[in-house]
Amino acid sequence: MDKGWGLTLDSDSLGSFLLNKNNKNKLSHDRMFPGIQFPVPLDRREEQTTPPPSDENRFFVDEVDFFADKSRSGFQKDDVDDSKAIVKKENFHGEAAPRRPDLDVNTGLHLLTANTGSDQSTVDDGISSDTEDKRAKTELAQLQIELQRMNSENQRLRDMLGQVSNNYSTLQMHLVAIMQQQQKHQADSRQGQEVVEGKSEETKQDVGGVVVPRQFMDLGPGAIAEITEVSQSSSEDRTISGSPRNINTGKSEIVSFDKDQDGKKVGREESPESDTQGWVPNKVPKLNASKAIDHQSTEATMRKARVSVRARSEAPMITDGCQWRKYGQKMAKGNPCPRAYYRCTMAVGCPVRKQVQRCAEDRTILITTYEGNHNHPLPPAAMAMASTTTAAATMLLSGSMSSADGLMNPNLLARAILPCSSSMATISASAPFPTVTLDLTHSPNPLQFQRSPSQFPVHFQGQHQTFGSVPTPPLTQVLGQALYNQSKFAGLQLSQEMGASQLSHAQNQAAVPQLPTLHQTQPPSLADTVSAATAAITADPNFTAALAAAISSIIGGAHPNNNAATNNNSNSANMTTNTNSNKISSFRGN
DNA sequence: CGTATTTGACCGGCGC
DNA sequence: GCGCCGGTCAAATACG
Repeated sequence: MDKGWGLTLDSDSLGSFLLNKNNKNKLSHDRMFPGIQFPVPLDRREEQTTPPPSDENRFFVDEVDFFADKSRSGFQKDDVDDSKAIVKKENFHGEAAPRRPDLDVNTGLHLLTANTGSDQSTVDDGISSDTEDKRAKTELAQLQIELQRMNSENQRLRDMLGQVSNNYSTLQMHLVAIMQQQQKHQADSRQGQEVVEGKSEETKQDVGGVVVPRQFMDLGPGAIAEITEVSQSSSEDRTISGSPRNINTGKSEIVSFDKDQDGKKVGREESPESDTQGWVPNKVPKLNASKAIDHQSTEATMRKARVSVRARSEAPMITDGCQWRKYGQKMAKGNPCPRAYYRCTMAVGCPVRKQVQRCAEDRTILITTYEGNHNHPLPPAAMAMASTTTAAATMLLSGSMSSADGLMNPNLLARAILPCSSSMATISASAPFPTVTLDLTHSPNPLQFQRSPSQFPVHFQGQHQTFGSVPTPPLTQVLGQALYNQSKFAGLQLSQEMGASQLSHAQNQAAVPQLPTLHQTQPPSLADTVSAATAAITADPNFTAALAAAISSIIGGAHPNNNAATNNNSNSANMTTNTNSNKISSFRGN
């Protein structure tokens, strides 16, 4: 619930509903979508077959039950107790229309009985009269009519959501344009900050009771092109190894989270226990586009994907909600500080490991690198980390799964993430360890940082300034989600650097459609349902494929394995795809 | 005494 | 093939 749930439907009502963490499921749902059901995508239904506890939410079953257990039914809920809903699949007669499981009661007469609240039909004494039979048929017919009506409403709602989403995108573009104009006239840092916040005011969301500005991440093909051009002369381009040079030569460069590795590839093979049964890989198939992805490749990529966070911390190790056991320590070449190796001990056999090392140049900077996928549910405090890794791994996965055009600059992601002049992110496309690194040790925008030193250093204002000319909502939202998760994670750890408002700010960054791969370990919630609705709305294969393709294009277009011949633009945004394993790394001053 | 940490040995990949 | 290096193992040690 505190993750980046929500649609980017920024109308005052709908957007607030979707983004407001304080909304109660039942109330919000009923207020916004009275009598309306959201279709739940197939890939989400698989894990939602377990009925919710029947001893709670009794008065909220229309929310919980519907989107959880009864998601397959397609009915608006007015369910009876699950314990009394006797489901008999043999009573399904093959109708295309969805059916309430608890309506399919085995009465012994091979009839489809209706149950609209009374459980009497579930108690079959074998002596049902014709009257009861007729009544049941009548109720069934009524329910079918109701079902049709609901489906019709459902479709209208989806259309409405799509329209609102489009409107939101338009507004976002407009906002970006305005901000770009104003940024040009804001040399003063204080003024610049005020401008940003002021312009975001109209989209402020009350998250967790803290009203924070909502900002956007605008990316798109046009923006990407612009990024590429603008970034050519910046100092960190040399750091971002995915430079045109690499593209031209087809040679990739590894940039680890820690430069002491000297770009040498790490040849470690993951242990067999690292099989991706955890939260990351299991989430991947939830993305429609990912369904077409080879699972072996997926797992291999996920296993290698890393998420690294650079942050200032005096503590020897940041607390991320998980339990870790130190299993080794080594002196890494080029760094006088030892590197500590930890493994997750929250579950037996959890393959997740992390490395902790201080930066050689600035020992106040703690570099934490996560690798692997948890094979167990995570506590709320660890969800942020999990989301971070998931999002990053998802991005990397997307980059490795799709075909490449080989023309995209891999540093685009870094530009997208941290488009400001300071080198918050660098990208290198290389196997075997795709890595997404977030540098939280400084502000990407010195002006903003002067304005508000406590402000969370990862901002997206830069996108508005530079890259917002042609936003592409799907790509924007996906990346925003991933970045939000990263930001949030870091924010949780660095409370001394980032206040609650900043965290909320970071959360707002995720006011975008949730990456489907982020749901795996989450219990059903309003956020799930909203996300499910989003997924349903965007169930168009072209749409989801476009998301993955867009990420792929940004992440690793320069990888030597890119195959230009397999370029597969699949959406109106002309997003491209690629096949490669990428390494995205960010650090400053290396 | 159980658990966590330390630390040297070991392994495998990679470059020369 | 050898050495370097990152990463892991596991016995020894420390700690509560």
